[in-house]
Amino acid sequence: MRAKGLRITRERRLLADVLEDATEHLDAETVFRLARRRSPRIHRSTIYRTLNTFKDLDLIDELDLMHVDGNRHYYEIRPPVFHIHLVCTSCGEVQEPEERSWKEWRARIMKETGFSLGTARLEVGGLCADCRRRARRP
Amino acid sequence: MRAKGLRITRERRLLADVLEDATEHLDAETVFRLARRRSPRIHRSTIYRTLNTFKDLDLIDELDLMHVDGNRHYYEIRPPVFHIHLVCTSCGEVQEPEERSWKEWRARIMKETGFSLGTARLEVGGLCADCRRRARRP
DNA sequence: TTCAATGCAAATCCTTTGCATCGTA
DNA sequence: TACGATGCAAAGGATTTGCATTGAA
Repeated sequence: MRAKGLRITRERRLLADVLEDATEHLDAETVFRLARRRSPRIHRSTIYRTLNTFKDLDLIDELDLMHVDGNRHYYEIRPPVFHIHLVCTSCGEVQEPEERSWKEWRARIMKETGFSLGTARLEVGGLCADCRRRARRP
Repeated sequence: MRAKGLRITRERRLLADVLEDATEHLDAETVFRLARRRSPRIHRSTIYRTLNTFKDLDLIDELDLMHVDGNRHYYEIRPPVFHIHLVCTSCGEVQEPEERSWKEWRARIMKETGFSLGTARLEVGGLCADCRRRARRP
């Protein structure tokens, strides 16, 4: 961060903390609400600017989770390994199963297409076990 | 469509044609421009309403292609098989390599998580072969 | 004839931007 | 001290909505 002439401010530290502490995926508005609890003067535009900065630095990933909740974007600290977002289109639950075969898959796709692969985002819509049960007996 | 009490209108037919004829992924504004050529009085809100209707009926898929072009959404006629969108984050090219192992993958994930899987969207950002060459020799 | 769909305009939601001020390096 | 970041207000773009009218069944 310092390498690029960017400054480490109170707000950036704060937002990094909010994202670190999150136990689920947060949209910009939620990040704002959580940040405001710790520092009431923080402004929405700072949230958007900072999220964009973090994204440009590849520190976070931007998701949309199958648009289950409209067009909101969700953010998470860039995970060390590729992973999958399994979104229940009924209740909105998100699971993240492990993807064991990602490495081989990646190699094959690179060979087939000539692309060098960076960020990947796999979002799958479906019904979680609970919602399937509920659907059977309404 | 008729089964759900929905009507088959001139506009819906028109938009289905536009989507059928598309050779690349279209965003709402592009669908609007193409539709207006064939029927100048069609309104933007009809585009949005109809795209949502088609989406609800699982006739089309909504994509965002790694947000390469901001927050636009792209639409495509729901393809019969799972497929991958490989997006060049430099020039915006989109490739759609075949995914041979989708069936096994799907079965394993369903077993591991209890989800029943519906729509899947795998979007991978990277550099296409051309942009990699350009990056090497600026 | 009926009720869903359209066109239109206005509203809404999310996000970005210009500018004066603040504060990190 | 210098210049990057913030707060604020205002603009911007994409999408949705209320309502009168149109048109498919």
